[in-house]
Amino acid sequence: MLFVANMVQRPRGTRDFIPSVMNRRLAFENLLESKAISHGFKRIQTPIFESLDLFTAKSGPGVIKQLYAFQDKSDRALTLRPELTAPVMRMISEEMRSSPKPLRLSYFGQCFRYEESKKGRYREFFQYGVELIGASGPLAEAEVVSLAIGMLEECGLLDYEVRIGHVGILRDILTGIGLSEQGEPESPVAKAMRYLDKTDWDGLSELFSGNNIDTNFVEELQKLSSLNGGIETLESAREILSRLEISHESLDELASLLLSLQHLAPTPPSLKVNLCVARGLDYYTGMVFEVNVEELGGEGQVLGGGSYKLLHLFGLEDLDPCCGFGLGFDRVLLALEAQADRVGRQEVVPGETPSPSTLVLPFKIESNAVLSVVKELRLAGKSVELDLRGKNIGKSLDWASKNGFTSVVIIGPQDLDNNQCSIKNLVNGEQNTVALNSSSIIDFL
RNA sequence: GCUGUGAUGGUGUAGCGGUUAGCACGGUAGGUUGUGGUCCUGCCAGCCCGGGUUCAAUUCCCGGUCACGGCCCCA
Repeated sequence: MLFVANMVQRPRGTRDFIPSVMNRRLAFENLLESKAISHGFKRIQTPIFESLDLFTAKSGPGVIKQLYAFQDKSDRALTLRPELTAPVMRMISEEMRSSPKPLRLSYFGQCFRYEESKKGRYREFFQYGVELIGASGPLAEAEVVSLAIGMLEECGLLDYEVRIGHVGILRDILTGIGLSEQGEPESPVAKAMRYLDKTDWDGLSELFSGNNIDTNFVEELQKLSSLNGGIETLESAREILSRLEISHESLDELASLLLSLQHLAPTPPSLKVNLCVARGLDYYTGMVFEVNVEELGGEGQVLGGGSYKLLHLFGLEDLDPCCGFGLGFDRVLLALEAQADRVGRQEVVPGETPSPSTLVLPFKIESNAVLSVVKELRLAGKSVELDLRGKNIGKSLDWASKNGFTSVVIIGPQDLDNNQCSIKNLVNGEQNTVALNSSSIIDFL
């Protein structure tokens, strides 16, 4: 042996998917894809690697330490993609400038981040996402959020919580009380949002006094942060904004979105308005939302998105803001598996059970005598495997059963003489003798 | 980035400073010349990697790798 076992292992944070696992993943992808199509989203694909500049432009030079970046043989600075929104924006600016707007785009693929791998966090992970480009406002946002909820409902996810906020509201408040949006590497407003996202009141208080802002405002923000409920919480928020003499415009937008959502989306197990959801990213400009699942502990966020401005980076500021979300494919699957286990559900992903399949078993005959039947069954769309082991019937049935076949077509010497075959249904054990031709066989599969 | 726990055939496990490293599942070949989800038999296949202590290490110690947790972070 040239390679000793275990000498070469798969890299840390990556996974192999054997057929049984891949079957489930494919079922899940197909489910998401058909849901996206039902909302008018069209699938696209971008390269696995991109110019390093694409991501530093979006997220600053700090991201490089989390990237699988490399030089190619012509010294181009490239990187495996760490996310899919920026590549989609890039693609729009290169390929779809003159396409009629709005665009509804969906994508699925692996992304790469160099960070500690653990359950629910991999160095190679898969994301399904959508972007709605060239339309903005509450109705467009409702379209996007309703698709997200529709997907989670369709795959049977339980006990998830949707949290919706609006960074415009926070931003209005923070600038309204005198914090600056200018400053490198992080503006006081951005810092404050981070503190709010983490509910770090001491940090926020310190930041305020450092910027000569009345720390009494912290109290009002605490009130805002503690609002945590359905659409009715907006009334309390409205009062706080009035006291602070802040515009209600963003709040009205959010209210409008929530109203549309009630009509457009299935009702999720829990939907909470939380005005301090900041998503930690400074390109979000409007509505932001995220979905969490208890089962996954620290890595419980399974979906996140919102309205953002990125196309100005490509000279397409007239298309900003856009709205989209990314769904953590691996995390949702982990949650579904944990929940299926908990509630004793057989199917983890709806529709994952393989379609019927047939083993054709020539027994002590010249196989050539049945090959044309195999061909015709396949042409008719049946999933047919030809036995290649040549064992006795008992062993073959055992093997077929272990490999998930739903039926076996047995053709022995006597069958050939009588131009017939035996079709055994492995699920219920029934057996029938039928004429040895594809149309007769199909009736029994 | 910090920190804790762990690693025995493909899977799940037992065990020990000196063992032919045990068991179950699995895979494979038979036991039956046409009927499985029973049984029996044979075979396949393992102590994560590197160093140290020791007469002797799979076992004890150190480092690495990988996995699983808890913080930090998460474009």
